[in-house]
Amino acid sequence: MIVVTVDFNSDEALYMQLCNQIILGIATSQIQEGDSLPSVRQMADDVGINMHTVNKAYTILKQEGYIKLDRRHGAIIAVDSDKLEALERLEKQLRVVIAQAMCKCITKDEIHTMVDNIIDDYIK
Amino acid sequence: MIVVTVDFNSDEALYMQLCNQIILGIATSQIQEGDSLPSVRQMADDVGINMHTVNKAYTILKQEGYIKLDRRHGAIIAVDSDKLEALERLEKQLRVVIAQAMCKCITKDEIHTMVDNIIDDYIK
DNA sequence: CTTTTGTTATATATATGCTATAACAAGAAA
DNA sequence: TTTCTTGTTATAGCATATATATAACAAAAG
Repeated sequence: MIVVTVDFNSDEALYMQLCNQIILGIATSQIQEGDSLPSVRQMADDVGINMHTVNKAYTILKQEGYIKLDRRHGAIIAVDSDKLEALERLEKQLRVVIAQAMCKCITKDEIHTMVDNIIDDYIK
Repeated sequence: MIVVTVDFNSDEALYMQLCNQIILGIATSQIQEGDSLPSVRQMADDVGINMHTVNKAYTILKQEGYIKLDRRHGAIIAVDSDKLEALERLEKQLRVVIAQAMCKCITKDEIHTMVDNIIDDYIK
């Protein structure tokens, strides 16, 4: 069972925090293909936020291909690997991040090392 | 002279588009240390947006250590390489991006290759 | 039949983004 | 000195985004 917590003082929107934590949960295998997430009402109750905020997060996760929503089985992890779209989104985000890094004199090697460390951390 | 354009239909805030494009300009050496940016009023006029939106972008760039604002010389590119803070910010952003990539079955090698291609593109 | 599910519809309050107009002190240029 | 431009601050208005509250619906499960 995945544990989701939110930071009400963060500048990041609550529904975005939910999305990112669930995606992180999938990447780290805390939750796997076929597992089901708590219902929108249950998750809202657990986290201490409104049902609609959870529903917004689930709807986005569905649109971006991380879960499937089914009236019978609730929200189920189902990652459709639309790799082309995922690669495009990845490049767009990396371009911003890498530009910032280069301005701050962070080297190519340092970036590669950080990528490796994060992946190892997730896989472990 | 750097040319900045904004997409009014983008879901990204105008001041964020400004920030990112200027950071991109620094990373690609379109503008260099010591160069000056157009005044907030001039930039606003060039791009076709309000002065305060530009001012917000400049203020953020100043806070994050990309430019210095001086009443005498306007906005001047001056990257203070607070590498520790930059590395922390980089890791935070990479963690989100890499989690998404791993969910979509994008491999470590694919990420490394993409990083290299982007850096080569910026340096060239 | 009752409960739970996702889903949709309103309504409200607050925050954010963007614009408009105005004013100020400090420095540059005449 | 006078004029102009600079960054900066203040205020106001408008649109959108975020989050909440309450309510209702059909579909499926118990």
